[in-house]
Amino acid sequence: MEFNEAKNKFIQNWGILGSSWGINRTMAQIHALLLISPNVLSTEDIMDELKISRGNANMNIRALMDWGIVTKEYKVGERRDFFNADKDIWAVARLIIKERSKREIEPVLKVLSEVKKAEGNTEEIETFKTVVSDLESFTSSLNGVVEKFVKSDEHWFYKNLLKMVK
Amino acid sequence: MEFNEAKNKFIQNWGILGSSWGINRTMAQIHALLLISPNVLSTEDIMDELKISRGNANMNIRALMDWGIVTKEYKVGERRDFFNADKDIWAVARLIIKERSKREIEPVLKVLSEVKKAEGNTEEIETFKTVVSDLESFTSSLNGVVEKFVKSDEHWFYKNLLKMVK
DNA sequence: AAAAACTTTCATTAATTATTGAAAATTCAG
DNA sequence: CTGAATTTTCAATAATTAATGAAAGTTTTT
Repeated sequence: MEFNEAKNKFIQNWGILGSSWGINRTMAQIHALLLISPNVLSTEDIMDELKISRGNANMNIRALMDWGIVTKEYKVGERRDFFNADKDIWAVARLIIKERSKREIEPVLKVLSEVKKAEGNTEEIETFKTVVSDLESFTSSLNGVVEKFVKSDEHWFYKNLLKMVK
Repeated sequence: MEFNEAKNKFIQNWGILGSSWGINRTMAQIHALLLISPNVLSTEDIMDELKISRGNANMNIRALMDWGIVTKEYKVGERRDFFNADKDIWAVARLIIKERSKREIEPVLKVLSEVKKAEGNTEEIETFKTVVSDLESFTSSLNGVVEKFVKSDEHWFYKNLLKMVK
């Protein structure tokens, strides 16, 4: 396969994956582009490569920086900003999981702990409470694994993977 | 908290969570409603409770059945279909993970194995190949855990959780 | 076989989310 | 301070995705 074909295919598919994960397509594509670039890129470079507007580029680069997976770099004698993506896949995975957990798991736990205070003891209410409490215990377990993962390194993960599989 | 308030809050929030996971809001809400219903519900019941149209209800119920987390039930002497959601949270989690893995992890692995055949050995191409190969190994590890989880039971999960945390 | 009860489809419409691009703001060199 | 380079904002527009509801399709009953 010719390199440019491979590159485009990779960027496109990273975009598709992003959208099915609630991350917008352009944001995922910029990330993909930066991931495979040996050198840092300016906003213009990104606009040209992905054929997107300045505003779109700017907003999504910022979102990536908020997530902590892209950093701003300075070049001496250059006024423009350049951007770089962390190429350590484990570090990226940790940051993404951390961010999603903060946005998704934590609010769910909050809602579950609120709604489980529902008053009454009809069958309907009992069923409700059981489901909510099961969800709560599942979600906290998940949260436990996630927190552990976020603080871990690649080695920790593989060691545990091995334990799990055998 | 009054039961109806808790119930609505739960359904609404399940919907929000769904949308940030690429699952449409109504589908997640129908699932939430069925989860907390001690008895099976008809399409009309669902339409009334969630104030949605027949078409919308029908399409999303079908999607839930495709995912395997909702089943059709028959009542003697009743012509209408009734629906029920599996209340075992672990079973639900397994089905959801299985479905998402099929839709997301597998296609990614396919694309990665295709694009890693990129030809050439410039710095750009070398960087590309390294990133792709790192992603591939990460993704297969993930896939390994997921497959294990999908075949597992609650007990297996907790046992391993314990191993990981200590 | 016709009517009634119910389910499914799908073109239209609505709602949501993403993108553009020009204008405003900021930064920096001289 | 002034002006050029660059970044950021945001109202307008476009693209995408979801929801409606009436019509078509099924299945069951009489």
